[in-house]
Amino acid sequence: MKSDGNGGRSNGDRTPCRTCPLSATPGLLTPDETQRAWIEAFKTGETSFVRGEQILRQGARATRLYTVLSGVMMRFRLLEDGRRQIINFMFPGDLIGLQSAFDAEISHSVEALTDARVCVFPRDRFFDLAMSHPRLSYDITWLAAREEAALEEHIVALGQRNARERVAWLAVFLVQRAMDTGVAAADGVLRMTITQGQVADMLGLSLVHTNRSMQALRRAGLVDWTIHAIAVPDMAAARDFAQMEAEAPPPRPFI
Amino acid sequence: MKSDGNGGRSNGDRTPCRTCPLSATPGLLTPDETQRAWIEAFKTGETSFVRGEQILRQGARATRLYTVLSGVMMRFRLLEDGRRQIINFMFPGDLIGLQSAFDAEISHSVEALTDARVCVFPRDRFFDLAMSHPRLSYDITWLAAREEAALEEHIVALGQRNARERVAWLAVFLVQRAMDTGVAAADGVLRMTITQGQVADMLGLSLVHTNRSMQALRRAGLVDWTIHAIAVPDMAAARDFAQMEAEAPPPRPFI
DNA sequence: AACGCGCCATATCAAATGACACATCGCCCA
DNA sequence: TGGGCGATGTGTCATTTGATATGGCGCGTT
Repeated sequence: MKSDGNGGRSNGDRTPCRTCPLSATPGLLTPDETQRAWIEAFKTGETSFVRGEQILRQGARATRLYTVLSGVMMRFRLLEDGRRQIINFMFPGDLIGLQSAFDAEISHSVEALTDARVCVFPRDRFFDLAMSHPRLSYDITWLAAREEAALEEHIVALGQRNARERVAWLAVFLVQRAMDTGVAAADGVLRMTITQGQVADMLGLSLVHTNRSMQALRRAGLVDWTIHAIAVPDMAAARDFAQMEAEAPPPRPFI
Repeated sequence: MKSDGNGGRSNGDRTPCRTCPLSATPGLLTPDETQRAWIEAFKTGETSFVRGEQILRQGARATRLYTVLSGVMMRFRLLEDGRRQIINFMFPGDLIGLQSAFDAEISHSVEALTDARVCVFPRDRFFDLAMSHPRLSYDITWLAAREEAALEEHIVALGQRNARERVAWLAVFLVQRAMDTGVAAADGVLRMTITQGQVADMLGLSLVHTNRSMQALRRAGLVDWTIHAIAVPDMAAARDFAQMEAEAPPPRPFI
């Protein structure tokens, strides 16, 4: 075990891409063998993070890209006066730091919400990879477009929904995402430690009002959200309450 | 002139990419000659739209990609009960409809805010283009990452800023973007017709409160926003008020 | 000139949300 | 086992934001 300066611990274990554990996830589209060989060659190692550790720090110059192998992370922006906005949550298969492949400084931090493990790729070889392996490049563009769609949803939630709708929206979003990526069973319950303060910072609400909204949803039987788990007993009802379109997301590729 | 079913009018004029008018824009990074030849081959034509016409309609299956050649557009999402959230504004060089290259249905509509002209590309050849021309694919990924960063800014604005900060943020964002893309002169004034209702739907505020906030900013001398023009006499002061980081965006590539 | 229409401006009141204070609960740990 | 600590729950009040109504203004059309 050794620390690598960015936080997290690299260790000798390295999963071969050929036996990538993400392949078992129905919601993910596993690259074919040829592509996995390329990915294997691109990959420099793996790193583990414990809950609360930061993978990327806002304003830093990143030298790596990451793919979430297990666990959940969040990316967020801090304003000068201490306000924090959580931008999105990242689940297994998600690419972290694509922005840093193009920009000098990154505009957000990324922190582990649960203990997590990531694959590490060198940023300075990204351009060469894209030139020599267009199929992988295409999949990365796919991921970027999908991430853009997720942020679009977030903008709609913040701009048009009231507090209770936002909380219900986030609950459905997280549970669905977790089920798709194998983080939660298909029973509408996601066991994960999220504080009300984190929910508040994702939804642009005060902590107190977040608390009240959660309780209203609990009384209404729509969402039962504790610090340890999110339970959405009736996804359709919750979706309807939050004015979400029912969607069956197509399996997403990953690198 | 003939209509093409998606709204807008194609006409016989077609600018050769070799003499693309966007090349003259300092904020844009013109592809080299070889790439422009590829783009030329990919391009199927051009279409003009008048203010208010729709380029893409939410829920439809798009068959084309577009690049804004001149004018400004907005993309927005409609909820079932009529609420509208404007996601972003698109300036010359911006790619429209990348999402539709991957998804069956598009989640937003796109409408011309001013009279506008776009280059048209066939969606069904996008995959082949990406496979055979990795350099163009790389630039498209670059654009997607940049768009993602813009949506991130929007999320921060909606989640953490109050009404007046949001209006100031949007004014600075639009004026800066317009100056970078040659839509406005470098004098901090953007002459463009935007209604207060559109601003309200971008910022997640009511129309009345948007009006109040604009007037407060006008009285404070920070932003003078009329239906015909946005004037930001002191960009640094406005940025500071809205808690924005001063940024010099790198020139962006375009297709 | 008169009218209609879309948009801006303003007043008033209501509702949603935030701020602050404090009690409680669960959990870790000395 | 008791104390500290982080997190949730709740009461009260302040502030921000929304809803509704109304008037005015510019502009195009008849």
